[in-house]
Amino acid sequence: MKSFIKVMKALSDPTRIKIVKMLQHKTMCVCEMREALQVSQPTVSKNLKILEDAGLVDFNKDGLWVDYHLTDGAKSPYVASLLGNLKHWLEDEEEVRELIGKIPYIHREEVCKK
Amino acid sequence: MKSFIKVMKALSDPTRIKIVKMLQHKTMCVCEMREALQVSQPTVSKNLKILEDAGLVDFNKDGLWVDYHLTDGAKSPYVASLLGNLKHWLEDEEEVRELIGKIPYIHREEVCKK
DNA sequence: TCATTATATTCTTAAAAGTGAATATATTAA
DNA sequence: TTAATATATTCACTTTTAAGAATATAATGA
Repeated sequence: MKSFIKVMKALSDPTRIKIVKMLQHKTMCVCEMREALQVSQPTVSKNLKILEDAGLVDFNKDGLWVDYHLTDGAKSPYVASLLGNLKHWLEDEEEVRELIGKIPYIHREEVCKK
Repeated sequence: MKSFIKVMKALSDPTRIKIVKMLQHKTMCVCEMREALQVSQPTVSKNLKILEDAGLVDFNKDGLWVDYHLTDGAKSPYVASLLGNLKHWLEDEEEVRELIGKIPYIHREEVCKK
Protein backbone atom coordinates (compact mmCIF):
# COMPACT_ATOMS: atom_id res chain seq x y z
CA MET A 1 0.00 0.00 0.00
CA LYS A 2 2.69 2.42 1.02
CA SER A 3 4.68 2.14 -2.17
CA PHE A 4 1.51 2.34 -4.22
CA ILE A 5 0.51 5.56 -2.49
CA LYS A 6 3.99 6.90 -3.08
CA VAL A 7 3.65 6.34 -6.82
CA MET A 8 0.19 7.86 -6.96
CA LYS A 9 1.26 10.89 -4.94
CA ALA A 10 4.25 11.36 -7.20
CA LEU A 11 1.89 11.51 -10.15
CA SER A 12 -0.56 13.86 -8.45
CA ASP A 13 1.27 17.08 -9.15
CA PRO A 14 1.23 19.10 -12.37
CA THR A 15 4.93 19.92 -12.31
CA ARG A 16 5.86 16.27 -11.94
CA ILE A 17 3.44 15.17 -14.64
CA LYS A 18 5.03 17.71 -16.96
CA ILE A 19 8.44 16.30 -16.15
CA VAL A 20 7.23 12.81 -17.00
CA LYS A 21 5.72 14.00 -20.26
CA MET A 22 8.97 15.69 -21.23
CA LEU A 23 11.02 12.64 -20.38
CA GLN A 24 8.84 10.59 -22.69
CA HIS A 25 10.44 12.51 -25.50
CA LYS A 26 13.97 12.95 -24.41
CA THR A 27 16.49 12.38 -21.65
CA MET A 28 17.00 15.76 -20.01
CA CYS A 29 19.14 17.41 -17.38
CA VAL A 30 17.85 19.61 -14.58
CA CYS A 31 18.58 22.95 -16.18
CA GLU A 32 16.88 21.97 -19.43
CA MET A 33 13.78 21.06 -17.50
CA ARG A 34 14.04 24.21 -15.45
CA GLU A 35 14.06 26.24 -18.63
CA ALA A 36 11.11 24.39 -20.16
CA LEU A 37 9.02 24.58 -17.00
CA GLN A 38 10.05 28.07 -15.95
CA VAL A 39 10.42 27.19 -12.30
CA SER A 40 13.39 27.35 -9.96
CA GLN A 41 16.19 24.82 -10.07
CA PRO A 42 15.47 23.50 -6.55
CA THR A 43 11.88 22.90 -7.56
CA VAL A 44 13.00 20.73 -10.45
CA SER A 45 15.53 18.85 -8.32
CA LYS A 46 13.07 18.19 -5.55
CA ASN A 47 10.33 17.00 -7.83
CA LEU A 48 12.79 14.71 -9.58
CA LYS A 49 13.71 13.24 -6.24
CA ILE A 50 10.07 12.50 -5.51
CA LEU A 51 9.71 10.81 -8.89
CA GLU A 52 12.90 8.89 -8.28
CA ASP A 53 11.82 7.71 -4.83
CA ALA A 54 8.63 6.42 -6.40
CA GLY A 55 10.62 4.47 -8.98
CA LEU A 56 9.43 6.53 -11.93
CA VAL A 57 12.68 8.09 -13.04
CA ASP A 58 16.35 7.29 -12.84
CA PHE A 59 19.47 9.16 -13.89
CA ASN A 60 22.98 8.92 -15.21
CA LYS A 61 25.71 11.32 -14.31
CA ASP A 62 27.59 12.92 -17.15
CA GLY A 63 30.18 15.19 -15.66
CA LEU A 64 28.40 18.08 -14.07
CA TRP A 65 25.17 17.17 -15.76
CA VAL A 66 22.71 14.64 -14.48
CA ASP A 67 20.62 13.08 -17.21
CA TYR A 68 17.22 11.95 -16.08
CA HIS A 69 15.11 9.37 -17.87
CA LEU A 70 11.96 7.38 -17.20
CA THR A 71 12.43 3.89 -15.80
CA ASP A 72 10.98 0.80 -17.45
CA GLY A 73 8.98 0.18 -14.30
CA ALA A 74 10.27 -3.36 -14.10
CA LYS A 75 10.28 -3.29 -10.34
CA SER A 76 6.67 -2.24 -9.88
CA PRO A 77 3.49 -3.19 -11.72
CA TYR A 78 2.01 0.18 -10.81
CA VAL A 79 4.89 2.09 -12.30
CA ALA A 80 5.00 0.06 -15.48
CA SER A 81 1.29 0.39 -16.03
CA LEU A 82 1.04 4.06 -15.18
CA LEU A 83 4.02 5.08 -17.25
CA GLY A 84 2.55 3.07 -20.09
CA ASN A 85 -0.76 4.85 -19.82
CA LEU A 86 0.90 8.20 -19.53
CA LYS A 87 2.33 7.74 -22.99
CA HIS A 88 -1.06 8.54 -24.40
CA TRP A 89 -2.82 10.25 -21.52
CA LEU A 90 -2.77 14.06 -21.68
CA GLU A 91 -1.30 14.01 -25.17
CA ASP A 92 -3.93 16.40 -26.48
CA GLU A 93 -3.80 18.87 -23.60
CA GLU A 94 -2.70 22.23 -24.90
CA GLU A 95 -0.58 22.79 -21.80
CA VAL A 96 1.37 19.64 -22.54
CA ARG A 97 1.61 20.15 -26.29
CA GLU A 98 3.07 23.57 -25.77
CA LEU A 99 5.62 22.26 -23.30
CA ILE A 100 6.70 19.46 -25.59
CA GLY A 101 6.90 21.90 -28.47
CA LYS A 102 9.55 23.85 -26.62
CA ILE A 103 11.91 20.94 -26.17
CA PRO A 104 13.62 21.02 -29.57
CA TYR A 105 14.59 24.63 -29.01
CA ILE A 106 16.20 24.12 -25.64
CA HIS A 107 19.90 23.43 -25.87
CA ARG A 108 21.89 22.52 -22.85
CA GLU A 109 24.88 24.61 -23.82
CA GLU A 110 22.81 27.77 -24.02
CA VAL A 111 20.46 27.16 -21.14
CA CYS A 112 22.85 26.09 -18.44
CA LYS A 113 25.56 28.50 -17.32
CA LYS A 114 23.98 31.41 -15.47
CA MET B 1 -4.67 18.25 -16.76
CA LYS B 2 -6.78 19.50 -13.90
CA SER B 3 -9.27 16.64 -13.98
CA PHE B 4 -6.45 14.15 -14.33
CA ILE B 5 -4.72 15.53 -11.26
CA LYS B 6 -8.01 15.39 -9.41
CA VAL B 7 -8.34 11.67 -10.15
CA MET B 8 -4.75 10.94 -9.18
CA LYS B 9 -5.04 12.91 -5.94
CA ALA B 10 -8.25 11.11 -5.11
CA LEU B 11 -6.37 7.84 -5.41
CA SER B 12 -3.37 9.05 -3.38
CA ASP B 13 -4.81 8.44 0.04
CA PRO B 14 -4.96 5.12 1.92
CA THR B 15 -8.45 5.69 3.30
CA ARG B 16 -9.83 6.38 -0.14
CA ILE B 17 -8.05 3.43 -1.70
CA LYS B 18 -9.57 1.24 0.97
CA ILE B 19 -12.99 2.62 0.14
CA VAL B 20 -12.45 1.80 -3.53
CA LYS B 21 -11.31 -1.71 -2.69
CA MET B 22 -14.39 -2.29 -0.55
CA LEU B 23 -16.72 -0.97 -3.22
CA GLN B 24 -15.24 -3.44 -5.66
CA HIS B 25 -16.94 -6.11 -3.61
CA LYS B 26 -20.19 -4.53 -2.60
CA THR B 27 -22.30 -1.41 -2.67
CA MET B 28 -22.04 0.11 0.79
CA CYS B 29 -23.48 2.93 2.84
CA VAL B 30 -21.46 5.38 4.91
CA CYS B 31 -21.92 3.72 8.25
CA GLU B 32 -20.93 0.32 6.94
CA MET B 33 -17.72 1.81 5.62
CA ARG B 34 -17.20 3.70 8.84
CA GLU B 35 -17.40 0.45 10.73
CA ALA B 36 -15.05 -1.40 8.41
CA LEU B 37 -12.48 1.41 8.37
CA GLN B 38 -12.80 2.40 12.02
CA VAL B 39 -12.73 6.11 11.32
CA SER B 40 -15.23 8.86 12.02
CA GLN B 41 -18.37 9.29 9.95
CA PRO B 42 -17.32 12.74 8.65
CA THR B 43 -14.05 11.25 7.47
CA VAL B 44 -15.91 8.68 5.40
CA SER B 45 -18.33 11.25 4.00
CA LYS B 46 -15.61 13.67 3.05
CA ASN B 47 -13.44 11.08 1.40
CA LEU B 48 -16.46 9.84 -0.54
CA LYS B 49 -17.06 13.35 -1.76
CA ILE B 50 -13.50 13.58 -3.03
CA LEU B 51 -13.93 10.27 -4.85
CA GLU B 52 -17.23 11.46 -6.24
CA ASP B 53 -15.82 14.77 -7.47
CA ALA B 54 -13.13 12.83 -9.28
CA GLY B 55 -15.75 10.69 -10.98
CA LEU B 56 -14.75 7.49 -9.22
CA VAL B 57 -17.87 6.77 -7.21
CA ASP B 58 -21.55 7.57 -7.44
CA PHE B 59 -24.47 6.89 -5.15
CA ASN B 60 -28.15 6.10 -4.90
CA LYS B 61 -30.32 7.26 -2.07
CA ASP B 62 -32.34 4.64 -0.29
CA GLY B 63 -34.32 6.35 2.40
CA LEU B 64 -31.91 7.52 5.04
CA TRP B 65 -29.16 5.43 3.59
CA VAL B 66 -26.92 6.47 0.75
CA ASP B 67 -25.53 3.56 -1.19
CA TYR B 68 -22.20 4.23 -2.80
CA HIS B 69 -20.79 2.30 -5.73
CA LEU B 70 -17.93 2.60 -8.17
CA THR B 71 -18.67 4.24 -11.50
CA ASP B 72 -17.97 2.57 -14.83
CA GLY B 73 -15.62 5.43 -15.65
CA ALA B 74 -17.38 6.01 -18.95
CA LYS B 75 -16.77 9.74 -18.75
CA SER B 76 -13.03 9.57 -18.26
CA PRO B 77 -10.35 7.35 -19.73
CA TYR B 78 -8.25 7.84 -16.60
CA VAL B 79 -11.02 6.69 -14.33
CA ALA B 80 -11.93 3.67 -16.42
CA SER B 81 -8.34 2.56 -16.67
CA LEU B 82 -7.41 3.16 -13.06
CA LEU B 83 -10.50 1.50 -11.65
CA GLY B 84 -9.80 -1.39 -13.97
CA ASN B 85 -6.26 -1.73 -12.71
CA LEU B 86 -7.35 -1.38 -9.13
CA LYS B 87 -9.36 -4.55 -9.48
CA HIS B 88 -6.13 -6.49 -9.26
CA TRP B 89 -3.72 -4.00 -7.74
CA LEU B 90 -3.22 -4.37 -3.97
CA GLU B 91 -5.22 -7.58 -3.91
CA ASP B 92 -2.51 -9.39 -1.99
CA GLU B 93 -1.81 -6.68 0.56
CA GLU B 94 -2.59 -7.99 4.01
CA GLU B 95 -4.10 -4.64 4.98
CA VAL B 96 -6.59 -4.92 2.13
CA ARG B 97 -7.34 -8.59 2.57
CA GLU B 98 -8.18 -8.06 6.19
CA LEU B 99 -10.47 -5.18 5.37
CA ILE B 100 -12.28 -7.12 2.68
CA GLY B 101 -12.58 -10.06 5.03
CA LYS B 102 -14.60 -7.96 7.43
CA ILE B 103 -17.25 -7.00 4.92
CA PRO B 104 -19.45 -10.11 5.15
CA TYR B 105 -19.77 -9.62 8.89
CA ILE B 106 -20.89 -6.03 8.74
CA HIS B 107 -24.64 -5.67 8.61
CA ARG B 108 -26.26 -2.33 8.11
CA GLU B 109 -29.02 -2.97 10.59
CA GLU B 110 -26.58 -3.67 13.40
CA VAL B 111 -23.95 -1.14 12.55
CA CYS B 112 -26.00 1.95 11.95
CA LYS B 113 -28.07 3.34 14.80
CA LYS B 114 -25.80 4.84 17.44
C1' DT C 1 44.59 24.20 -5.20
C1' DC C 2 41.18 27.42 -6.75
C1' DA C 3 37.35 28.94 -9.69
C1' DT C 4 33.41 27.64 -12.06
C1' DT C 5 29.09 25.63 -12.50
C1' DA C 6 25.28 21.87 -12.41
C1' DT C 7 22.76 19.84 -9.01
C1' DA C 8 21.22 18.76 -4.22
C1' DT C 9 19.85 20.19 0.26
C1' DT C 10 18.33 23.25 3.94
C1' DC C 11 15.42 26.72 5.58
C1' DT C 12 11.37 29.35 5.70
C1' DT C 13 6.85 30.28 4.48
C1' DA C 14 2.25 29.64 2.52
C1' DA C 15 -1.25 26.69 0.98
C1' DA C 16 -3.49 22.24 0.96
C1' DA C 17 -5.02 18.02 2.97
C1' DG C 18 -6.79 14.94 6.52
C1' DT C 19 -9.05 14.16 10.89
C1' DG C 20 -12.78 14.35 14.44
C1' DA C 21 -16.06 17.19 17.34
C1' DA C 22 -19.89 19.79 16.78
C1' DT C 23 -23.60 21.08 14.03
C1' DA C 24 -26.77 21.16 10.07
C1' DT C 25 -29.59 18.75 6.72
C1' DA C 26 -32.71 15.37 5.03
C1' DT C 27 -35.63 11.42 5.25
C1' DT C 28 -38.81 8.56 7.63
C1' DA C 29 -42.24 7.33 10.96
C1' DA C 30 -45.22 8.20 14.78
C1' DT D 1 -45.30 18.48 13.71
C1' DT D 2 -41.96 16.03 16.41
C1' DA D 3 -38.50 12.43 17.20
C1' DA D 4 -35.09 9.57 15.45
C1' DT D 5 -31.26 8.74 12.63
C1' DA D 6 -28.09 8.52 8.32
C1' DT D 7 -25.35 11.61 6.05
C1' DA D 8 -23.25 16.16 4.95
C1' DT D 9 -21.03 20.29 6.36
C1' DT D 10 -18.52 23.48 9.33
C1' DC D 11 -14.88 24.40 12.39
C1' DA D 12 -10.51 23.95 14.64
C1' DC D 13 -6.31 21.80 14.58
C1' DT D 14 -2.28 19.25 12.89
C1' DT D 15 0.40 17.39 9.26
C1' DT D 16 1.92 17.43 4.65
C1' DT D 17 3.14 19.59 0.48
C1' DA D 18 5.20 22.84 -2.69
C1' DA D 19 7.74 26.81 -3.72
C1' DG D 20 12.05 29.75 -3.92
C1' DA D 21 16.14 31.93 -1.53
C1' DA D 22 20.21 30.69 0.38
C1' DT D 23 23.62 27.38 0.97
C1' DA D 24 26.14 23.02 0.37
C1' DT D 25 28.02 19.46 -2.59
C1' DA D 26 30.33 17.53 -6.46
C1' DA D 27 32.67 17.48 -10.81
C1' DT D 28 35.66 19.77 -14.08
C1' DG D 29 39.40 22.54 -15.71
C1' DA D 30 42.94 26.11 -15.15
